[in-house]
Amino acid sequence: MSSPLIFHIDVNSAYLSWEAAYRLQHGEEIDLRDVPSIVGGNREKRHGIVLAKSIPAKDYNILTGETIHSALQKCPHLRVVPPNYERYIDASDAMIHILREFSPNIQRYSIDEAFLDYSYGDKHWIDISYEIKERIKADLGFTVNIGVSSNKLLAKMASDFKKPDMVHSLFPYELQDKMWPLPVSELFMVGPKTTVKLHSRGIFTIGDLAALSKDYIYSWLKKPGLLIWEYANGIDSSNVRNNPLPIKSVGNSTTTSFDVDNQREAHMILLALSEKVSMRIRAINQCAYVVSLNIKNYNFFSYSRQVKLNNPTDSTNFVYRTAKRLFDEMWQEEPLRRFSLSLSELISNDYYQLNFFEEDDSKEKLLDNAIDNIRKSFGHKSVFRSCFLYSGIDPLIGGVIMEEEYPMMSSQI
DNA sequence: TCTGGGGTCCTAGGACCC
DNA sequence: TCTGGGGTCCTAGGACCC
Repeated sequence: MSSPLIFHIDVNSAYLSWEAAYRLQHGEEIDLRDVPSIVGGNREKRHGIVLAKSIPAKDYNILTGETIHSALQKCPHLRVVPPNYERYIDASDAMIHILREFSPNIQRYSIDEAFLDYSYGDKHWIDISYEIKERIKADLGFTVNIGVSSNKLLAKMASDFKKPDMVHSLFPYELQDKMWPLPVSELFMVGPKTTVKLHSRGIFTIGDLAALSKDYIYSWLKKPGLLIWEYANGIDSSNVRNNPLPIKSVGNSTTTSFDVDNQREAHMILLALSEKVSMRIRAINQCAYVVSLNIKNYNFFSYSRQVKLNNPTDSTNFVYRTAKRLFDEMWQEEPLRRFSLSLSELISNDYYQLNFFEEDDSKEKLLDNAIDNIRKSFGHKSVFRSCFLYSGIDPLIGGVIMEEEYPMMSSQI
């Protein structure tokens, strides 16, 4: 019985690296990674934030998530390129394919991160991690950081050390030297709010947090406090899970290119979101008990309403009617910039259909299924409701292509 | 033309029941 | 006249991650 050996593979500046690699392979002269550059959203659509930055851009203090406007003020000659998600999914898939050659036990954690369990491997971790890193670089044209440890949390922390194109270990005996001196904000699951709280009580490094008593942190910050205290002490017993956890919710949202101030347009956006979110839930053979709507106004203030249904649904029309009802109940009539519709408390569609097959919505099921099939064969825009014609509003809103692959993480990694 | 979109988990308070 | 306590369900909001 060997002790666990976990790798965390993290693509360096993922979207930007993938964009750079793709462009080089297609004849572009300059490498985006060598100049101040970012992948950023469309400013005219009010999606203008930094999604990924090159290392030269980082030297201008440009931050992921800040507005492109602000990034350009920091660096006027910044190169800004739009995202191409399909390419990134391809690059991510290709990387996972390579990783599978090294271990059967891979956990895809996000589009650009994966855990690999090498506990049963026969080579030394140094050799194998460099082999993986070089293989990805040679075959796919982008670099990764690899963190190595005896659990996932420490492997993930290690991959975040110096970048790019590096391998780092962080075994338990190295905690004191390599992790405890770091600012507490760098610990996984310690975000801006918690950082301020910790600072207010004199906790500035991960080591400071690790040294607190378990009772003290629990009585102060409850479960999340206990979790970060364990992480600060290098404690994490989660497994590298080869199979994704069941999906718990499916949602789509959109920031509109202009503020929406009338009910008619708001309803159309809700319909477009209902189409997408219901289609997705049908694609994974689930029905939902809960429909939630969240709206954000011109002032960036957001609020939400949800309702638990008596019978779970996967019907576009039913989801739409419910969303409309929630909207009409909550909207304060102020201009809105974002709409977010989500379905949760999911249950298997088969089970539901077997047990509750009902006359009144069976026609809608048939219609939904027919439309799903047409869209599958002829494209998402092949059928849409006539109210969207000439409306300037897309008949389907929202993304997410790969349903099964990597449901998001949680506090559990 | 300044601030995206997709998730998971936790907590607090009120309703309701025994 | 005064005012239990435990449990569950539901909703709204917030924190975090990539």
